[in-house]
Amino acid sequence: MRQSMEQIFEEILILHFQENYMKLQEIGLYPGQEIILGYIIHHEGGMQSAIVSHTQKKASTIAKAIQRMEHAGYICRKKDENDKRIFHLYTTDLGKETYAKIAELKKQECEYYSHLFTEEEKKNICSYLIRIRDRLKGVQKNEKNN
Amino acid sequence: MRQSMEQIFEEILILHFQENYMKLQEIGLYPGQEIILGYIIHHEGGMQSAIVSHTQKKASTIAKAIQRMEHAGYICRKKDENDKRIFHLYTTDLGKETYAKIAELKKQECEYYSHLFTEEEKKNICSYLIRIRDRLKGVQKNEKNN
DNA sequence: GATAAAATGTTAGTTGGCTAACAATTGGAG
DNA sequence: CTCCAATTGTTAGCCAACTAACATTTTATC
Repeated sequence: MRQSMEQIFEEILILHFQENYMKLQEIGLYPGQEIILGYIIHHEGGMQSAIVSHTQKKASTIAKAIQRMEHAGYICRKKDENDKRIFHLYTTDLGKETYAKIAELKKQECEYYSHLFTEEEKKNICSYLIRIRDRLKGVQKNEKNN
Repeated sequence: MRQSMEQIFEEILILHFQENYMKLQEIGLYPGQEIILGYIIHHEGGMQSAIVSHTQKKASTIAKAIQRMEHAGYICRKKDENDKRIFHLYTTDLGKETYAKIAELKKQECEYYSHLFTEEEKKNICSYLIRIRDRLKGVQKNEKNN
Protein backbone atom coordinates (compact mmCIF):
# COMPACT_ATOMS: atom_id res chain seq x y z
CA MET A 1 0.00 0.00 0.00
CA ARG A 2 1.48 3.30 -1.08
CA GLN A 3 -0.74 5.51 1.08
CA SER A 4 -2.13 4.95 4.53
CA MET A 5 -5.79 5.29 5.44
CA GLU A 6 -5.00 8.48 7.29
CA GLN A 7 -3.14 10.04 4.38
CA ILE A 8 -5.98 9.42 1.96
CA PHE A 9 -8.38 10.84 4.52
CA GLU A 10 -6.30 14.01 4.81
CA GLU A 11 -6.32 14.27 1.03
CA ILE A 12 -10.10 13.96 1.00
CA LEU A 13 -10.38 16.70 3.63
CA ILE A 14 -8.46 19.10 1.38
CA LEU A 15 -10.40 18.20 -1.77
CA HIS A 16 -13.71 18.40 0.08
CA PHE A 17 -12.84 21.81 1.47
CA GLN A 18 -11.91 23.12 -1.97
CA GLU A 19 -15.01 21.77 -3.69
CA ASN A 20 -17.24 23.15 -0.95
CA TYR A 21 -15.49 26.51 -1.13
CA MET A 22 -15.96 26.81 -4.89
CA LYS A 23 -19.61 25.81 -4.81
CA LEU A 24 -20.43 28.29 -2.06
CA GLN A 25 -18.49 31.01 -3.83
CA GLU A 26 -20.70 30.66 -6.91
CA ILE A 27 -23.77 31.02 -4.70
CA GLY A 28 -22.32 33.99 -2.84
CA LEU A 29 -21.77 32.52 0.61
CA TYR A 30 -18.67 31.86 2.68
CA PRO A 31 -17.95 28.47 4.28
CA GLY A 32 -19.99 27.99 7.44
CA GLN A 33 -22.69 30.45 6.45
CA GLU A 34 -24.65 27.74 4.65
CA ILE A 35 -24.95 25.81 7.92
CA ILE A 36 -26.19 28.87 9.77
CA LEU A 37 -28.65 29.69 7.01
CA GLY A 38 -29.92 26.10 7.01
CA TYR A 39 -30.43 26.15 10.75
CA ILE A 40 -32.41 29.39 10.70
CA ILE A 41 -34.57 28.17 7.80
CA HIS A 42 -35.55 25.14 9.85
CA HIS A 43 -35.86 27.12 13.09
CA GLU A 44 -37.31 30.51 12.21
CA GLY A 45 -37.32 32.80 15.23
CA GLY A 46 -34.56 30.90 17.02
CA MET A 47 -31.69 32.66 18.72
CA GLN A 48 -27.92 32.77 18.30
CA SER A 49 -27.12 30.57 21.25
CA ALA A 50 -29.06 27.75 19.59
CA ILE A 51 -26.83 28.05 16.52
CA VAL A 52 -23.79 27.99 18.76
CA SER A 53 -24.97 24.71 20.29
CA HIS A 54 -25.95 23.21 16.97
CA THR A 55 -22.84 24.12 14.97
CA GLN A 56 -20.31 23.51 17.76
CA LYS A 57 -18.64 26.81 16.89
CA LYS A 58 -17.77 29.49 19.41
CA ALA A 59 -20.19 32.30 20.26
CA SER A 60 -17.85 34.94 18.87
CA THR A 61 -17.57 33.12 15.55
CA ILE A 62 -21.34 32.95 15.18
CA ALA A 63 -21.81 36.55 16.30
CA LYS A 64 -19.61 37.89 13.52
CA ALA A 65 -21.12 35.61 10.89
CA ILE A 66 -24.65 36.63 11.89
CA GLN A 67 -23.73 40.29 11.63
CA ARG A 68 -22.27 39.84 8.15
CA MET A 69 -25.16 37.70 6.94
CA GLU A 70 -27.64 40.28 8.21
CA HIS A 71 -25.68 43.04 6.48
CA ALA A 72 -25.60 40.98 3.26
CA GLY A 73 -29.38 40.60 3.47
CA TYR A 74 -29.70 36.86 4.00
CA ILE A 75 -31.25 37.10 7.47
CA CYS A 76 -32.76 39.64 9.83
CA ARG A 77 -32.84 39.99 13.61
CA LYS A 78 -35.69 41.08 15.87
CA LYS A 79 -35.33 41.95 19.53
CA ASP A 80 -37.29 39.96 22.07
CA GLU A 81 -39.64 42.17 24.03
CA ASN A 82 -39.51 40.25 27.28
CA ASP A 83 -35.86 39.20 27.40
CA LYS A 84 -33.73 42.10 26.24
CA ARG A 85 -30.65 39.90 25.75
CA ILE A 86 -32.19 37.87 22.95
CA PHE A 87 -32.35 38.42 19.22
CA HIS A 88 -34.75 36.25 17.21
CA LEU A 89 -33.42 35.26 13.79
CA TYR A 90 -35.39 35.00 10.56
CA THR A 91 -34.44 34.36 6.94
CA THR A 92 -35.22 36.94 4.26
CA ASP A 93 -36.48 36.10 0.78
CA LEU A 94 -32.90 36.28 -0.47
CA GLY A 95 -31.89 33.87 2.28
CA LYS A 96 -34.59 31.41 1.28
CA GLU A 97 -33.65 31.60 -2.41
CA THR A 98 -29.99 31.13 -1.57
CA TYR A 99 -30.67 28.12 0.61
CA ALA A 100 -32.72 26.54 -2.16
CA LYS A 101 -29.60 26.55 -4.32
CA ILE A 102 -27.59 24.96 -1.54
CA ALA A 103 -30.22 22.30 -0.97
CA GLU A 104 -30.12 21.46 -4.67
CA LEU A 105 -26.35 21.12 -4.62
CA LYS A 106 -26.48 18.93 -1.53
CA LYS A 107 -29.05 16.73 -3.16
CA GLN A 108 -26.84 16.30 -6.20
CA GLU A 109 -23.90 15.50 -3.97
CA CYS A 110 -25.86 12.83 -2.13
CA GLU A 111 -26.88 11.27 -5.43
CA TYR A 112 -23.28 11.21 -6.62
CA TYR A 113 -22.20 9.37 -3.51
CA SER A 114 -25.23 7.15 -3.71
CA HIS A 115 -24.19 5.91 -7.13
CA LEU A 116 -20.61 5.48 -5.96
CA PHE A 117 -21.46 2.62 -3.58
CA THR A 118 -23.72 -0.40 -3.37
CA GLU A 119 -26.34 -0.66 -0.64
CA GLU A 120 -24.19 -3.11 1.28
CA GLU A 121 -21.16 -0.85 1.02
CA LYS A 122 -23.19 2.08 2.26
CA LYS A 123 -24.19 0.10 5.33
CA ASN A 124 -20.56 -0.74 5.94
CA ILE A 125 -19.50 2.87 5.54
CA CYS A 126 -22.14 4.06 8.01
CA SER A 127 -20.94 1.50 10.52
CA TYR A 128 -17.34 2.67 10.09
CA LEU A 129 -18.22 6.35 10.22
CA ILE A 130 -20.25 5.91 13.39
CA ARG A 131 -17.35 4.08 14.99
CA ILE A 132 -14.98 6.93 14.09
CA ARG A 133 -17.42 9.59 15.26
CA ASP A 134 -18.03 7.92 18.60
CA ARG A 135 -14.33 7.51 19.11
CA LEU A 136 -13.79 11.22 18.46
CA LYS A 137 -16.63 12.09 20.81
CA GLY A 138 -15.12 9.86 23.47
CA VAL A 139 -11.71 11.48 23.21
CA GLN A 140 -13.19 14.92 23.71
CA LYS A 141 -15.21 13.83 26.72
CA ASN A 142 -12.11 12.36 28.34
CA GLU A 143 -10.14 15.51 27.69
CA LYS A 144 -12.82 17.61 29.32
CA ASN A 145 -12.41 15.65 32.55
CA ASN A 146 -8.72 16.53 32.82
CA MET B 1 -31.41 5.10 9.62
CA ARG B 2 -31.58 8.30 11.65
CA GLN B 3 -28.60 10.01 10.05
CA SER B 4 -27.35 9.90 6.49
CA MET B 5 -23.81 9.06 5.49
CA GLU B 6 -23.21 12.68 4.61
CA GLN B 7 -24.48 14.00 7.94
CA ILE B 8 -22.22 11.72 9.94
CA PHE B 9 -19.33 12.73 7.72
CA GLU B 10 -20.01 16.40 8.41
CA GLU B 11 -20.09 15.61 12.10
CA ILE B 12 -16.74 13.88 11.84
CA LEU B 13 -15.27 16.88 10.03
CA ILE B 14 -16.20 19.13 12.95
CA LEU B 15 -14.94 16.74 15.61
CA HIS B 16 -11.72 16.11 13.70
CA PHE B 17 -11.11 19.83 13.33
CA GLN B 18 -11.63 20.42 17.03
CA GLU B 19 -9.39 17.56 18.13
CA ASN B 20 -6.66 18.65 15.72
CA TYR B 21 -6.97 22.25 16.90
CA MET B 22 -6.58 21.31 20.56
CA LYS B 23 -3.63 19.02 19.98
CA LEU B 24 -1.76 21.63 17.95
CA GLN B 25 -2.56 24.29 20.51
CA GLU B 26 -0.80 22.29 23.22
CA ILE B 27 2.26 22.01 21.02
CA GLY B 28 2.21 25.69 20.11
CA LEU B 29 1.28 25.54 16.42
CA TYR B 30 -1.72 26.73 14.46
CA PRO B 31 -3.63 24.44 12.07
CA GLY B 32 -1.81 24.09 8.78
CA GLN B 33 1.59 24.93 10.20
CA GLU B 34 2.23 21.29 11.08
CA ILE B 35 1.91 20.34 7.40
CA ILE B 36 4.34 23.06 6.36
CA LEU B 37 6.77 22.06 9.06
CA GLY B 38 6.53 18.42 8.02
CA TYR B 39 7.19 19.26 4.41
CA ILE B 40 10.28 21.32 5.19
CA ILE B 41 11.65 18.63 7.51
CA HIS B 42 11.46 16.13 4.68
CA HIS B 43 12.65 18.62 2.04
CA GLU B 44 15.28 20.82 3.68
CA GLY B 45 16.33 23.63 1.38
CA GLY B 46 13.12 23.51 -0.65
CA MET B 47 11.26 26.64 -1.63
CA GLN B 48 7.80 28.09 -0.94
CA SER B 49 6.34 27.23 -4.32
CA ALA B 50 6.96 23.56 -3.58
CA ILE B 51 4.90 23.89 -0.39
CA VAL B 52 2.16 25.60 -2.37
CA SER B 53 2.02 22.65 -4.78
CA HIS B 54 2.19 20.06 -2.02
CA THR B 55 -0.38 21.56 0.34
CA GLN B 56 -2.80 22.74 -2.36
CA LYS B 57 -3.10 26.05 -0.53
CA LYS B 58 -2.74 29.42 -2.20
CA ALA B 59 0.61 31.20 -2.44
CA SER B 60 -0.55 34.07 -0.24
CA THR B 61 -1.67 31.69 2.49
CA ILE B 62 1.71 29.97 2.54
CA ALA B 63 3.62 33.25 2.36
CA LYS B 64 2.03 34.57 5.54
CA ALA B 65 2.36 31.28 7.38
CA ILE B 66 6.06 31.06 6.44
CA GLN B 67 6.65 34.58 7.75
CA ARG B 68 4.97 33.80 11.06
CA MET B 69 6.72 30.48 11.45
CA GLU B 70 10.08 32.14 10.76
CA HIS B 71 9.27 34.87 13.27
CA ALA B 72 8.26 32.21 15.83
CA GLY B 73 11.58 30.45 15.29
CA TYR B 74 10.43 27.17 13.77
CA ILE B 75 12.09 27.71 10.38
CA CYS B 76 14.60 30.00 8.67
CA ARG B 77 14.96 31.29 5.12
CA LYS B 78 18.10 31.75 3.06
CA LYS B 79 18.26 33.64 -0.20
CA ASP B 80 19.35 31.80 -3.31
CA GLU B 81 22.49 33.37 -4.81
CA ASN B 82 21.71 32.57 -8.43
CA ASP B 83 17.95 33.13 -8.55
CA LYS B 84 17.10 36.18 -6.49
CA ARG B 85 13.40 35.33 -6.40
CA ILE B 86 13.90 32.20 -4.36
CA PHE B 87 14.14 31.60 -0.63
CA HIS B 88 15.39 28.22 0.57
CA LEU B 89 13.65 26.94 3.68
CA TYR B 90 15.22 25.07 6.59
CA THR B 91 13.92 23.90 9.96
CA THR B 92 15.53 25.16 13.18
CA ASP B 93 16.20 22.99 16.22
CA LEU B 94 12.94 24.23 17.71
CA GLY B 95 11.20 23.23 14.50
CA LYS B 96 12.65 19.74 14.63
CA GLU B 97 11.69 19.29 18.30
CA THR B 98 8.20 20.53 17.61
CA TYR B 99 7.74 18.21 14.67
CA ALA B 100 8.87 15.27 16.80
CA LYS B 101 5.91 15.92 19.08
CA ILE B 102 3.57 16.03 16.11
CA ALA B 103 4.95 12.81 14.70
CA GLU B 104 4.37 11.13 18.06
CA LEU B 105 0.75 12.32 18.15
CA LYS B 106 0.15 11.18 14.58
CA LYS B 107 1.59 7.79 15.42
CA GLN B 108 -0.76 7.45 18.38
CA GLU B 109 -3.68 8.49 16.22
CA CYS B 110 -2.84 5.85 13.62
CA GLU B 111 -2.66 3.22 16.32
CA TYR B 112 -6.04 4.26 17.68
CA TYR B 113 -7.63 3.87 14.28
CA SER B 114 -5.73 0.68 13.70
CA HIS B 115 -7.35 -0.90 16.76
CA LEU B 116 -10.74 0.40 15.71
CA PHE B 117 -10.94 -1.83 12.62
CA THR B 118 -10.01 -5.32 11.52
CA GLU B 119 -7.58 -5.85 8.67
CA GLU B 120 -10.39 -6.66 6.29
CA GLU B 121 -12.33 -3.57 7.31
CA LYS B 122 -9.26 -1.44 6.77
CA LYS B 123 -8.93 -2.77 3.24
CA ASN B 124 -12.57 -1.95 2.61
CA ILE B 125 -12.14 1.54 4.01
CA CYS B 126 -9.13 2.21 1.82
CA SER B 127 -11.10 1.07 -1.21
CA TYR B 128 -13.98 3.39 -0.32
CA LEU B 129 -11.73 6.34 0.48
CA ILE B 130 -9.84 5.99 -2.79
CA ARG B 131 -13.12 5.94 -4.67
CA ILE B 132 -14.25 9.14 -2.93
CA ARG B 133 -10.92 10.84 -3.47
CA ASP B 134 -10.81 9.99 -7.17
CA ARG B 135 -14.35 11.22 -7.57
CA LEU B 136 -13.43 14.54 -5.93
CA LYS B 137 -10.34 14.81 -8.10
CA GLY B 138 -12.43 14.15 -11.19
CA VAL B 139 -14.95 16.85 -10.32
CA GLN B 140 -12.22 19.43 -9.94
CA LYS B 141 -10.59 18.48 -13.25
CA ASN B 142 -13.92 18.86 -15.04
CA GLU B 143 -14.53 22.23 -13.44
CA LYS B 144 -11.14 23.46 -14.58
CA ASN B 145 -12.11 22.78 -18.19
CA ASN B 146 -15.11 25.09 -18.04
C1' DG C 1 19.25 42.69 -27.48
C1' DA C 2 14.48 44.21 -26.61
C1' DT C 3 10.10 42.72 -25.23
C1' DA C 4 6.71 39.71 -23.68
C1' DA C 5 5.59 35.77 -20.75
C1' DA C 6 6.27 32.86 -16.83
C1' DA C 7 7.82 32.04 -12.09
C1' DT C 8 8.37 33.53 -7.27
C1' DG C 9 6.95 35.82 -3.56
C1' DT C 10 4.47 39.86 -1.21
C1' DT C 11 0.67 42.95 0.40
C1' DA C 12 -4.15 44.55 1.20
C1' DG C 13 -8.60 43.20 2.20
C1' DT C 14 -12.38 39.83 2.79
C1' DT C 15 -14.10 35.77 5.67
C1' DG C 16 -14.19 31.82 9.30
C1' DG C 17 -12.15 30.00 13.43
C1' DC C 18 -10.23 30.61 18.08
C1' DT C 19 -9.32 32.95 23.08
C1' DA C 20 -10.11 36.36 26.40
C1' DA C 21 -12.32 40.02 28.30
C1' DC C 22 -16.42 42.58 28.52
C1' DA C 23 -21.44 44.53 29.02
C1' DA C 24 -26.08 43.76 29.84
C1' DT C 25 -29.84 41.24 31.38
C1' DT C 26 -32.07 37.60 33.84
C1' DG C 27 -32.86 34.50 37.58
C1' DG C 28 -31.98 32.14 41.75
C1' DA C 29 -30.03 31.82 46.69
C1' DG C 30 -29.89 33.65 50.86
C1' DC D 1 -34.79 42.46 48.53
C1' DT D 2 -30.03 42.01 47.68
C1' DC D 3 -26.39 40.06 45.60
C1' DC D 4 -24.15 36.68 43.00
C1' DA D 5 -24.20 33.42 39.22
C1' DA D 6 -25.76 32.05 34.75
C1' DT D 7 -27.27 33.41 30.11
C1' DT D 8 -26.83 36.10 25.89
C1' DG D 9 -24.37 38.53 22.91
C1' DT D 10 -20.35 41.74 21.62
C1' DT D 11 -15.57 43.39 20.79
C1' DA D 12 -10.51 43.12 20.14
C1' DG D 13 -6.87 40.46 18.69
C1' DC D 14 -4.71 36.34 17.02
C1' DC D 15 -4.41 32.88 13.04
C1' DA D 16 -5.83 30.30 8.46
C1' DA D 17 -8.08 30.54 4.06
C1' DC D 18 -9.34 33.01 0.00
C1' DT D 19 -9.04 36.80 -4.12
C1' DA D 20 -6.86 40.38 -6.52
C1' DA D 21 -3.32 43.22 -7.59
C1' DC D 22 1.49 43.97 -7.37
C1' DA D 23 6.90 43.94 -7.66
C1' DT D 24 10.81 41.41 -8.87
C1' DT D 25 13.38 38.37 -11.36
C1' DT D 26 14.06 34.93 -14.79
C1' DT D 27 13.27 32.88 -19.15
C1' DA D 28 11.63 32.43 -23.66
C1' DT D 29 10.40 34.56 -28.04
C1' DC D 30 11.01 37.38 -31.76
